[in-house]
Amino acid sequence: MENSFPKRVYQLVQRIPAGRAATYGQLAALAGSPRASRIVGAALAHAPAGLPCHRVLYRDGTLCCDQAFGGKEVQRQLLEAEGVPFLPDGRVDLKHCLWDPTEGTGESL
DNA sequence: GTCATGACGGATC
DNA sequence: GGATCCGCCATGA
Repeated sequence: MENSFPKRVYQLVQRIPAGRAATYGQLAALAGSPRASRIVGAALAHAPAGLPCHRVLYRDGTLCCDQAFGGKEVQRQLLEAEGVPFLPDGRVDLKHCLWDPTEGTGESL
């Protein structure tokens, strides 16, 4: 299949549930290249509408630049609206909202 | 086929 | 602890 790298990234981003957040490196690893974190960002830059790319953050939980899908403020509002905890530092609390790829792959609760 | 770039990540100063 | 630099990997010209 021509499931190119960015193509996999789109699939992964769509699998991120509300109230959770993932990092570029994480998506890159799930896509097959743990070092291609920048490729993930480049892919999201080309990502079509409907993709919850606002759930993708930096390793530290910081939001990307303003050029991202509209603005950091918008991203923060969207995440807060989904239940993502924010730190007083202005970052996302990845410690408590980091997306677990096993949640939806087949974990039997 | 090769060169340069890019929404990152980690190491170093 | 914060800022800066380099490295990595896939895509585009």
